[in-house]
Amino acid sequence: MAKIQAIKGFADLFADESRLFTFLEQSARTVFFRYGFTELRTPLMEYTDLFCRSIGTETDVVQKEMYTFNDSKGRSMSLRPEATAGVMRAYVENNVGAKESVSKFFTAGPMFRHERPQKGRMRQFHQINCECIGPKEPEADAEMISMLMYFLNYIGIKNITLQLNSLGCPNCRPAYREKLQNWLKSLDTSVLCEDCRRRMETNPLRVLDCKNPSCKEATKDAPLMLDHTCDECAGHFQTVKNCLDSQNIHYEINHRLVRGLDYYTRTAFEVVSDNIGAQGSIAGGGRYDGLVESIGGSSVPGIGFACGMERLALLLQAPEAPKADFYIAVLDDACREYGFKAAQMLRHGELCGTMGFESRSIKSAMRQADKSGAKYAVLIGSSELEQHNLMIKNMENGTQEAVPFDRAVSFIKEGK
RNA sequence: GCGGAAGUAGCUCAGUUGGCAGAGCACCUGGUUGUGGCCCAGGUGGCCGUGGGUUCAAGUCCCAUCUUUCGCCCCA
Repeated sequence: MAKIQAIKGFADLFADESRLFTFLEQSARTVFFRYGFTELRTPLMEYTDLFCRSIGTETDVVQKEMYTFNDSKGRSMSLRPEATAGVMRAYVENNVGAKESVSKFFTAGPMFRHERPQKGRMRQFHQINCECIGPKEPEADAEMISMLMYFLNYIGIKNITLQLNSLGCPNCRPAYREKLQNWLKSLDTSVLCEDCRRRMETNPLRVLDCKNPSCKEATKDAPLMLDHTCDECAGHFQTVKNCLDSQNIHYEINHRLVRGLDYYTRTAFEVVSDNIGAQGSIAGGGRYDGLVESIGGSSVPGIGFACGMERLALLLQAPEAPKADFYIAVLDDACREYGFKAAQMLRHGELCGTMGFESRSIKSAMRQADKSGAKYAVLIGSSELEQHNLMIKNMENGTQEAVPFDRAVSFIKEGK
């Protein structure tokens, strides 16, 4: 029989990784609760149209990377490639905006994109996601960015850079876009890569984001969004910077930071690490003032970010595994049932541990107990069975004692 | 979607010019009465990714394919 394998880009997370992911989620809860966020779990699957309307049909995510298929009634559905769209759908559908003027949600879970897997990029990957829906004020942007940096510091991420840019708004971006496009057309376009020659027409801002050295060089004197923002956008951006400065949060202005999803407006930010390989971006987000409207809600501004858990995991070590309190070893088959009862008794006494089901020689049993890492070995042979005792051995100092069955819990807990 | 690299024991990897399938670690069993780690001895464990081809003979050469991995693109 051929072995069944996991789907490419879909990973199993065993103890160490699983513990690390749990730590990340718990830390997120702790930090985000301090900022007034509540947890929202949205479905893994949505109608495809939701993603088309929120993320944008011109993006790579929607065009080439979604897991899309029809249900039995022929409706197109997709596994979520990111979290924001689903959160916004839930917000609009449940009319949350009518109940509160500011909503703060965080969510953590798997996302799906059909890309070529590589370091820090899986097809099923996991994000921690925060959305603050309602406020248009720049302090909300600053709070969101500050919270992200707080969180990253809280979990122990170091050597990262916060990059900041403003993408303008519907009042000023179209004019800038046109100016940039004309400027690009005036270049000798043969120095641009094939993709950029196409992007020039479809999405000129993306040309600035190209990593091709020749494109970077060619566009180094390109007109900048920040020089073409309207007064409102400029003031907004200035306040965001002031707030970050007041918190000693260091940032770099990155004029090439454009973001890949169409819904972003004004503030855009990204946190980059340079020691996890090519996929260096560990978190990114921005303001999305037109998003709620684009999926059929009222005109409500918002800002959010997503943080890639696999990429955080590359930068962190798993927390140490907790030590078991006991390991029960039985020395012959007649003792197995008594061993089972002992294990249950200890667990009901709030102790953690396992029983080696197979009876073994004393030497082998001790090797198993040692390997388990438990603090105490509990040995059960014929004499323990007869006298209704448990032989309990402290694995650290080697001392041991025959303890009456009923006193084993307190013996282990109090060491006597 | 496009490139590069790699698939041999549970893990990390050797394997020469084509000539008996290997090491270290791990695992198991012992080292004299019911006691772990260190040490010693022995042992289990392999369709050499898969399918074709060349050859007296293929882990080794050729073709295909799958998988993993690092990049590109894109993104978190």
